[in-house]
Amino acid sequence: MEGQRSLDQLFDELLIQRKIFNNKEVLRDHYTPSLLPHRDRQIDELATILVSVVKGETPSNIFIYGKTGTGKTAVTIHVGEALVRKVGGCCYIRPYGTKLEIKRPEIPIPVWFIYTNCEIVDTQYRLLAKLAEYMGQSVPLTGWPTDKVYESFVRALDKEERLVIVVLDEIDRLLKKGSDSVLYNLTRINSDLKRAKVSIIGISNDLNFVEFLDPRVRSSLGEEELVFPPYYAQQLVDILSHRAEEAFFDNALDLGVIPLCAAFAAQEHGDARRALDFLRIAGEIAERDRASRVTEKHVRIAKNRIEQDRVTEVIKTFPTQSKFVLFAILLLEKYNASAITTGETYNVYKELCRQSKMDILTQRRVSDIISEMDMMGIVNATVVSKGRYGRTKEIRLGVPISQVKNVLEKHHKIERISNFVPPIQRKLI
DNA sequence: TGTCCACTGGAAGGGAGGGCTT
DNA sequence: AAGCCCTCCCTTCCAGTGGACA
Repeated sequence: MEGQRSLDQLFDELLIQRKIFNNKEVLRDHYTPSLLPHRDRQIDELATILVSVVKGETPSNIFIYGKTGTGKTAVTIHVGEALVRKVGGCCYIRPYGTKLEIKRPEIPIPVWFIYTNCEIVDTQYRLLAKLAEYMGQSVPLTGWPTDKVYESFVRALDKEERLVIVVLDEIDRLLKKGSDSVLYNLTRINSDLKRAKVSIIGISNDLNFVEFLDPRVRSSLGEEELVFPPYYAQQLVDILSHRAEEAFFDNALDLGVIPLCAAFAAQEHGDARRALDFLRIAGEIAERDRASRVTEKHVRIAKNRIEQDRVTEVIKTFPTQSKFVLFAILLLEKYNASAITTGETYNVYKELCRQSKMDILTQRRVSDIISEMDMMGIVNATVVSKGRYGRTKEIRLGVPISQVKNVLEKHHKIERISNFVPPIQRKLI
């Protein structure tokens, strides 16, 4: 009898659980919704520029700015896909994924809409190889001279009459990797083509990116510019409400949940992607708690967890040398060094390497590693001048010391030296 | 006002590792 | 197998710098 009752309870609980998510996928990053609230103007503008395709003209190159999670990618894909459906042609939307082919014999020039994310395809060679692959030309991962890859891309592209719209998402990555010459080539590619035509849509969340471009690329890429402003809290509420209708069962959310997710995300420069993460994770936590509804408490837990997971994941993937540099900073912070500078970090780092019998990198390289960690938000490094005592970076951990410690000490080499005490000046207070 | 510190950060290049062509 | 090419991680070299101090 006892057993039967508990099984009964379990079923009750499991049934309650089902009352939270209806379709979780709707809240994920890669989901392109059918409706994009508060982006009508941008959709309009983009469609207006691209519509010249239908008239057989090459649309201008377009440059799209806006911070992360402002709908740049979603809008671009949305409009691109709709265009292909309307005009006929071919659509490659995801980096390695889905191809959509629409045949419309009455339209003479088909449109190819190709989406690439330059965070993944981040060098000149890889980008050209990827584009060539979309054109049905396979190129080895490495080995060919770049100009040969370019040529084979151009040849494959020019096989038939078509208009190819190449979307380069996170285009700033190419510049950071010093691969911007590919942009120069791509913006001038039409002069190498007889039958096909290419137009480029560059997407970036770095507003300063354009300043560092070759002026010729800048003027060509920026023929049309579109700006995506951040969403404010009320707009985020609309977006979340719209998605939540599909993602959750009725009454699965407390009233305050969506406004709280929106408010948190609005604090982080109106990032809709982040807002959706808050909502999804909060739902998952509620589900695991076997709660009947998602509450504000779940959202707060979700917010902390997202931040912690990000930090843990980033540190875990550091190479050993970067982990040692970070461990040196951690020790200096732990033992209250008066000010953590590059020089001081380097001294502790060297000692840690000696104890672990590791190769010691140069200070120049360590300085770069510190800058990289600063970019990722793991540490905060500011260049300060101490007058007569030189110029250096002043470094602080950007995340809780205990969290960094937990992740680092899982590394076997660091675990062995975890009791090391650095010889440093102590703070007076 | 000039000096000088402790670096910063750009540039060039080496070499290991991956993979291609001939 | 030899000769290339590309990428990544790193070193070496060095000009440049903000501001305390003499």
